[in-house]
Amino acid sequence: MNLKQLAKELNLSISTVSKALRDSYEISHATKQLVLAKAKELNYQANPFASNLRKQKSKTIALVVPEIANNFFSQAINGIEAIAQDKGYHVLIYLTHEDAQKEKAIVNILQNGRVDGIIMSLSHQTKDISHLQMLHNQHIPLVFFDRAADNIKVPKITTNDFQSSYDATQLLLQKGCKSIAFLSFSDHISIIQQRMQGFLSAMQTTNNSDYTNWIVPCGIDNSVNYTIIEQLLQQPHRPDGIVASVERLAITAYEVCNQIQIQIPDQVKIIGYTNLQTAFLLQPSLSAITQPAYEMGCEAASILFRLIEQKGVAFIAQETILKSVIIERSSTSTV
Amino acid sequence: MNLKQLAKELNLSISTVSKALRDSYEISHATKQLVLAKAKELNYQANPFASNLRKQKSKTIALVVPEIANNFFSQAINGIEAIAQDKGYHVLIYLTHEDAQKEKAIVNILQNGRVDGIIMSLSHQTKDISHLQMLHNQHIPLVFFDRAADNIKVPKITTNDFQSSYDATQLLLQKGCKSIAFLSFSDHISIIQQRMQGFLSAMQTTNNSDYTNWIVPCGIDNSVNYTIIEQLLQQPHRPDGIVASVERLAITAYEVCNQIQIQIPDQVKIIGYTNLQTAFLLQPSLSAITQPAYEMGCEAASILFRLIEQKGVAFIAQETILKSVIIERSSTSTV
DNA sequence: TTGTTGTACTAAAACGTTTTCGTAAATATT
DNA sequence: AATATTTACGAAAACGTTTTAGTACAACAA
Repeated sequence: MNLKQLAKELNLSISTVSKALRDSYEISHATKQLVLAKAKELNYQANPFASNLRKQKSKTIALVVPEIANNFFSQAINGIEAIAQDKGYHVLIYLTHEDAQKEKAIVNILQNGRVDGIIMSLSHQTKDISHLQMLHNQHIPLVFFDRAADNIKVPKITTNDFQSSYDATQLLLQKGCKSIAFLSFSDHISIIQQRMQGFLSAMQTTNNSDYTNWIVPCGIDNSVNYTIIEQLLQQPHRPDGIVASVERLAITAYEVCNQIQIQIPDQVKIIGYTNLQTAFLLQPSLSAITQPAYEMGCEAASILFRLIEQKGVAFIAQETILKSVIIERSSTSTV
Repeated sequence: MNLKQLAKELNLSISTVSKALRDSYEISHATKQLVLAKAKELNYQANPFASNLRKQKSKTIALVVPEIANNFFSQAINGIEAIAQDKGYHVLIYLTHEDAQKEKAIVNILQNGRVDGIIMSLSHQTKDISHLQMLHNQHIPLVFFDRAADNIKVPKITTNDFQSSYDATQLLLQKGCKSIAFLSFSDHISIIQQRMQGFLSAMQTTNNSDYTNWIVPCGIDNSVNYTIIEQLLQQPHRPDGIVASVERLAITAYEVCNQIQIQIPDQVKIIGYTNLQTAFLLQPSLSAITQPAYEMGCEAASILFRLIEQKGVAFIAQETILKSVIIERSSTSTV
C-alpha cells in the first residue's frame, strides 16, 4: 500500500493525499478527514526510505558502544532508548567490542547519511580519532558519553571522575590503608586518566613515605587481568587497598581474593566503579562508586536531539558532568 | 558526494559507475579500476535510502526486547549483534519495557518495510498477538527467542525450560527440601509455563503428602515482589526451597533473606534462572540455571538471516532448543 | 467591469540509487 | 563478405515520497 494506490482509492492526486496526511494548510478539513480515514482503513504507512531520501532526514540515531553485556552500558542504553522512543527516533546499535579497528569501520559506514546523529562511547583502544574528526567535519551531530575523545569539540556527558576517585581513595586511606593499588584499564582514555589522577592526588595528601601506591595496568582479557591481580596480591608487600577503575576489575579482584584466600576487608579493602545491582549481596558486600548510567544516557540523547534539531548551536562542545555516588559497604569496613 | 558527481568526475554515465561499483560483468576491468579508485579518493558511499528504496531491501533488522539492563537479554543481544555485524546487517533496537501496548506500537511501526526481519522476545504482559499475526501475514520474517508466542508458526529459539526446571527442583528435593516455592513471573508466557510444569512435574515424583509446593505469582515491580516473598518466608510453614523463574526474583529472594535474617541454605535453599556473572561471588554463592544467552542470540540471528535470504523455506516454524546448564553452588548445599 | 486575494487542488520535479533495455563497436562464425 | 555474437557502455524508468510551482474557481474590492 503506497501513496499512489491510496490516492487512486480516494480519487485524489498523490500530492493532495500526501499533504493531507501531513496536515497541510493547503488541504480542506473535509478532505483531510477522508484521507485520514482511508489511510487508517487500508493501514497505510509511508515508506520510510522514500521519505528519508526526499527529506534528507532519517529520524534515526546510531549508538556506538564498546559492549553491551555490561551494567554501565546497558543502563545507559536504556536511558538513550527511552528518550529516543519518546521523541519518535529509531536507534541503531553497533558494538565495537573494544576494538579500535571495528570502531573505525563502523563510524565510516555512518558517514553516508544513514543516521541523523551519533552517540558514542569510545573503545578503550582508540587513540587515533581521525574517523571521528571526519564525522565532525561532515557536520554529523555527535555526542560522547563516559569515554570521550579529548581533542574534538563535541558535547560530552561524563561523571566527576577525578573527584569520585579522589573520594574513594580518601575513604580507603581513612579506613587505614597504607598502600593502595589502582587497577587501571587504559592509559589514554580520558576518564580513566582522570580517575587515576584523582587516585594519585588523594595519595599525595598523605605526604608520608609510609604510604605507597601502585598503578596496575589491566586490559580486556579477564584471564590476563586475573594473573596480574594475583601477582599483585601475592607479593610480600602487597597492597592493603584496591581501587578498581572499572567493574570487571573489581569482580576479578574478588575472584582472586576468593581463590588465594585473602580476606576482604581484613587483608585488603576494595572499592570500585561499578553499576552492579548485586553489589550489596556479594561476599563481602562491595563498596561502590556508582555512575548515574541511566541519567547519562538520557542526557546524552537529549543533547543529541537538540543538536539535530538545531535548537541553538550553544550546545556544541558543552561538557555535562553528572555525579557518581559512593556507597560504603563491607569491602572497605574496618575490622 | 553522490553517483552523479562521481560520474561527472569520471566522464562516465551514472549507470556505468553504479555497475562498476557493484562489480557487474557488463563493465570492463579497466573502468572498474578507475571507478573504484575515484570512489575511494572522493570517499563515495552510496546513499542507503536511495539504495533501499530501489532494492526494496534494507539490510536492517529490528530487535524487540522487554529490557536491556538484564544479563540474559544483554548477552543475547551481544550474540545477535555479532552475527549481524558479520553479515553486514544493521540492527535497530526497541525496548518494550515489558509493556504490551508499547510492544504493539513498536511492531506496528515495523510494518512499513523499514526492516528486512525482526527478532523478538515478548513482553511478559503480551496476551493478544494480533500485531504479530499481522507481521506474519505481511511475510515479514520473524524469529522469537526465549519468550515466544505459542500460536504463530515462526522459528523459535528457546531452552529446555521444562527439563531444566525439573532438574533444578529435583536438586532441591535431593538436598532435602520438603516444601518448595516456585516464584513465577507471568502465567501465560510459554517458557514460564514450561518452567512451572517442570517444577510441578518434579514435585509430583514425590508422591507423598510430606511434600508441598507453592506457585507464587510475581510481577515486574520489585517492591511488590519483595513484599510477596517476604510474606511467603514469614509464614509459620514457610518453604525450605525456592525455585526462581527469573534472575530478578532470585535476587529479590536473597534480599529478603538478608533482611529478615533467614539463612541460605540452612533455612531455605535457593536456585534460580540467572545469567549473573557474579553468582559465584554472592553470599552464599547462588546455584544457577544458566541459559546460553549469547548462543541463543547467535542462533536467532542466523536463522533470521537464512529466512531473509530465502535459503530454504524449511526453516519456517522450526523450533531450536538449546540447553541450559545447572551449576550447583552453596545456596543449595546441605549443611 | 477588471483586478486582487484566497482556497483547494494537481502536475511535475527532485531525492540518489538500481536495473532494464537499447546500441555501437569489436570480435567471432559461417 | 555477410551475419551472428559478444563486449562495454549509456538512456531512461522505477522505487515512493515531499515540495515547488502552477491553476482553476470563488470571493471580494475598486
